[in-house]
Amino acid sequence: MQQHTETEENYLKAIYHLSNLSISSINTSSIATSMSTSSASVTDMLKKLAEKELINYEKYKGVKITRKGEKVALNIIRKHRLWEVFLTKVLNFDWDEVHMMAEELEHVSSDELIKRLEAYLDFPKFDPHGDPIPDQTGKVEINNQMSLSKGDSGSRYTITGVGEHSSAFLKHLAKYGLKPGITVSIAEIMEFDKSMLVKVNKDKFHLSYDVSKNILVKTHGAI
Amino acid sequence: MQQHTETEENYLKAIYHLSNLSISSINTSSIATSMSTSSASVTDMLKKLAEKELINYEKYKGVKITRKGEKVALNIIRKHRLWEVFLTKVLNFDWDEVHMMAEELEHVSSDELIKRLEAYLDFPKFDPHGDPIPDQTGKVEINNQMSLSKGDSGSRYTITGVGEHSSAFLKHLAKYGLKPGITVSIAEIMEFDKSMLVKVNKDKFHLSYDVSKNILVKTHGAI
DNA sequence: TTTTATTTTTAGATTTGTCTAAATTAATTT
DNA sequence: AAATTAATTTAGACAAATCTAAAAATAAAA
Repeated sequence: MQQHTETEENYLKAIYHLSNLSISSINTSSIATSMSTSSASVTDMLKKLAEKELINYEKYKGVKITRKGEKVALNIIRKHRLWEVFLTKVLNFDWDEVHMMAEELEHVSSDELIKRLEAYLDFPKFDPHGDPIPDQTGKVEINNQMSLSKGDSGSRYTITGVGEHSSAFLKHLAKYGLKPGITVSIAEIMEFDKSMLVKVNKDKFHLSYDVSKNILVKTHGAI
Repeated sequence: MQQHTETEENYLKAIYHLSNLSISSINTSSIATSMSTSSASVTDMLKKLAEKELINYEKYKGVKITRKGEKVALNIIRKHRLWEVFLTKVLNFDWDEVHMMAEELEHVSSDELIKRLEAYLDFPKFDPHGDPIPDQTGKVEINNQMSLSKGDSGSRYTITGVGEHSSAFLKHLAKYGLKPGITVSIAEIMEFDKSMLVKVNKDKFHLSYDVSKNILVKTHGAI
């Protein structure tokens, strides 16, 4: 079952995540950007992944992940998110410190180890960033989340997750007390730069478009 | 600090362990054997490790680990043993299942992660096989253990560890109920094949030389 | 002390994942 | 529809860790 290299796994994960952002097939350069590598390297890897039937790939036509590839990706994501829960809940790391560590741990842990870790953590459904944890068979709860940047002035939203997991971004959010579970209402949206004025409890502050874009929410009360 | 490749770390670990078995310097072929690789590969790696001042190496003259190399090796051993404690004590794996998993985890865990894991485990002093866990600075308790195969007929010994960590060997010991802490007395030693008849509680059984050689003990009651 | 055997090192090839630069294909613009 | 621009793929090279086979050095035996 552990038949793929760490690099192959990382490419699959990136392709899976990109697939969830757009309906169409994924192009070479978007993968290159998200992996911080060259398009030439991506092309090489795409051939290898296609050979293993983890993706459907036609030259110049882009990439679609197969069901088989998706299962591999979801298994890695499952490991990543369970380790994040372990690091925050058991070892008391902050939620902005755990991403890179989980990035390494996800590749070295066997399915059996993860099964036991999951039981030990009492079957958590979400990681510290609000992302759902796939089960053993690759089932994920699809949480109907949207970007806060697409919200309306005057409406209230509950944060369910983030679209960016870097420590820098999360530390920034932490400064405002923003994290999954928190309720935010949009007081005003600025036309010229898409920035917004938001209210959290009694506090009011300004969020740039780059920030609000990466805050994921559900409409307050609904679904 | 995490400046060495996984392979370099594994070589260092092997060299460190071999150094503890003999007083003289280590030769190329013993490293090759313990790493299951060719002498040619070992030579290549020795040059690289010498370049980094982790070992002293002179062509055809063998290898001695430096203080710097020893510190790196001890840090990896520390991680390995703490993960073994985690896997057995927290995730309830058997002591014969954890070696390979720890072999992977030892390379991906940062010093900070290990520090927290150690605290969470309440600062254990020994791993499930009876091996001492080095502290952050690389200090290890030297337990004056000897091989059971060097024991005398009629004497009693307490098992403190094993000289071989393969699942096959440990499962074999488990069949007889042999593990660290157990007291064994030697009833008889056979001249022709160095095998021995031992007594544990009321049970009496036969151990081949290959087995007794890899059981580490201290003389009962003493030290 | 030669000769023989063993150990160690070098030389050259292979695999994985990467790169840059050049060539090819697709998309846009005029 | 032709020309230009952008995206993608190929070609060739490189670094890490490995291999086999041959050469060199050391150790053992005659």
